[in-house]
Amino acid sequence: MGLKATRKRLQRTSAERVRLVDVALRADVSTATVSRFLNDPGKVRAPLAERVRAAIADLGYVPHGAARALASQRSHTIGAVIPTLENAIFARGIDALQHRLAEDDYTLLLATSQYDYERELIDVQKLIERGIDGLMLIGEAHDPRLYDLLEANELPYVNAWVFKAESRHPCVGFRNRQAAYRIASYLLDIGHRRIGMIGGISRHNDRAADRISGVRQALADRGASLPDRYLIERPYDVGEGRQALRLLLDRSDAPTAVVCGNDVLAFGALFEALSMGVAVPGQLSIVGFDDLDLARQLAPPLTTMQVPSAEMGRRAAEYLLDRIGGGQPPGATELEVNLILRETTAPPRSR
Amino acid sequence: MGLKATRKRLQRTSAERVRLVDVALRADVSTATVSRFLNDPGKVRAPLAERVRAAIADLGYVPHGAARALASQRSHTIGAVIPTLENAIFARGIDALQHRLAEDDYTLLLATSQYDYERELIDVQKLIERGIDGLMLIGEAHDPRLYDLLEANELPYVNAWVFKAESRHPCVGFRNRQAAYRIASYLLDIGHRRIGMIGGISRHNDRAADRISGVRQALADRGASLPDRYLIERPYDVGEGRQALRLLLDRSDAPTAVVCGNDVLAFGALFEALSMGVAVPGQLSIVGFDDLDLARQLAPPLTTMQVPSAEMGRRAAEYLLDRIGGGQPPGATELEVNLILRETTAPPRSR
DNA sequence: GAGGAATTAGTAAGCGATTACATTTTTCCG
DNA sequence: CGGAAAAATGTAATCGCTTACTAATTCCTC
Repeated sequence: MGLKATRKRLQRTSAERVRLVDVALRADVSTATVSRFLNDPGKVRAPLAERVRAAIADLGYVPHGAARALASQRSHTIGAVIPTLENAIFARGIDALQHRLAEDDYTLLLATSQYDYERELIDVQKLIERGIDGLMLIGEAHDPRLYDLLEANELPYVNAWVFKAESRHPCVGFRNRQAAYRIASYLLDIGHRRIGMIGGISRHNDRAADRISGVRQALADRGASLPDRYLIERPYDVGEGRQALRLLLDRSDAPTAVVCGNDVLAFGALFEALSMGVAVPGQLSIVGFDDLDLARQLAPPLTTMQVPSAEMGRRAAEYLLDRIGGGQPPGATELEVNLILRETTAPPRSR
Repeated sequence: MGLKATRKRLQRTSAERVRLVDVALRADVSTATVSRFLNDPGKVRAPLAERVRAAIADLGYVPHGAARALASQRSHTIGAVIPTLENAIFARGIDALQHRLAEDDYTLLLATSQYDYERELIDVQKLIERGIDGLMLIGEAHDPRLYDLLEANELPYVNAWVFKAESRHPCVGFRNRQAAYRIASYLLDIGHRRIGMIGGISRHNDRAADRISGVRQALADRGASLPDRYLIERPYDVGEGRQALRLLLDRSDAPTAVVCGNDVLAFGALFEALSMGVAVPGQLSIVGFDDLDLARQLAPPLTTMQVPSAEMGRRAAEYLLDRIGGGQPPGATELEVNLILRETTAPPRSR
């Protein structure tokens, strides 16, 4: 009987898809057994399992993801919306996320929002339509409708690149504000008083805003301040960093140290200083943020805040996987950042 | 009647999913009409369309991607397997790919293979299971079983970052070999004879191999050559570039010019030369490949081969979209590269 | 080795859309 | 204004799998 059925299947034209039922027929078992073999091999005993395995191999069967997702109400797919891939640091985090997901047989759906809440919202909506089982976002500030969506769909999600203990949103990351505070404090410690900042565009970017606010706070706490003329917000781009530095230095009371919102801006600042003939760190100290590979290769190597990007990607994946599996992982996990002192910082030249 | 049904639906608990039939019931039309409204609005006339639109809005209906994919045998999803995201140049291509796809309502499924054919094969298999409608790969050299898989599934695919007119595989990119040939020719033109190369690891990377072979050919064509001791293959990493340059220069007959497999290696070579006190381009010329943003910001700015990464991403997307739509786009599209002459190259110091 | 619990396997009802085909409505012309 | 062609809408089968429920085995224990 099984044989006859098998014969019939064999007559299919090669173009036709091999379905689970074909496997079942050939192995002479029920579809349920094949399905179990696929999803929970422990549940089917050796002899049957072997027949199924062989049938799958013979037929070259490939499960149909959509059918599977529809029947099980689980897509084995995770979404991520990040501002951009151009920033190497997100790229690394995404890489780590993807690899951790792959270990558990999850696939990554990716979208980039270009630091635009509106696009982010649309992207998320589309990802939800695609049936993602979980979602990673960058930062904690998003369109409120985005959070509504997540809630309405009871979708596991996590905000990466930020840590806010008091937040009602799960997150995995570090305290941007505190990290920036630490940078400024360090500069104050070694004697700087006129400290400028080249920050990222803070609108639609809470990390950038937090970093600025951290520097401002540190200065305020020590009786200094961050006047408007010392703060320049620029897109993350080397050329922008160069221009910004020029603006900062083009005044009589130029700062003696500059905190940059990320390494890309810092690279620009450093290059510009060098090409203006400003000695770094002799006449000007520069600090970056991220610790890109390149930071330690430059001449002089860049002092910067090291950020655990791969770790965040991995942890984000683990958080989501755990949630999906029904777990109750800790809602907020804080990761360490490290101020890496290299050679772009020194006490200000004594006057 | 429609009313009664609606009532019934309204009793659902909020957690239950709103389905297409719910929309149909509320709008008092058939499910087919709602489906048509969603997929081809032109097919349903104003009054009904309006009712459907309203029903969707009222109910907050979100289509179920898996169900859709199962019924239509189309997932509206494209896969991409790239070696790594760490390389900024792929990141940019992927960004462009994704944006072009988004315009046509396609979502990107991403995997990274770490320059490993085996992983690439597995990734592709998984993507196929996920039901991708098309696939972008990097390079033309892949596990033969990978091509078998693509064929067996009749899956539209395209190899990016390479152009081979004679290939039976669709591609969108540039001629790596020829581009490298051009770099070496340029160096020969300005008088260099001892030309070294710091290439990427050529195993499992046909672009890296082609670039090496292009340089070798150029030298051979002009009566020079690329002896083994002048060729160093290294992973794409700044630190590796540094080490490699040191090896190259650590000999009495050191090359007067170095071609690098990509900009990252070139950055390393440049930094190392500078820190060794070797004047660039005075004593040593260096050429990169990719033209990363940073290349023109360095001091001295890097001479390098500009690669149209965003363009490749976009074209790859368009190729796939076209194929999926039943089109017969040209099987191979060649994009331009440009040798950008900056300040790391000059004629060799006359002896 | 009997009897009941625990495991393993099978049957068949969905999962939520799309779409071929049938039916109704509209449009167009003479 | 009648009737045929075209367009719009509806009915219901189908996509390929999972899983609740049921039936059959196997495993213990005494």
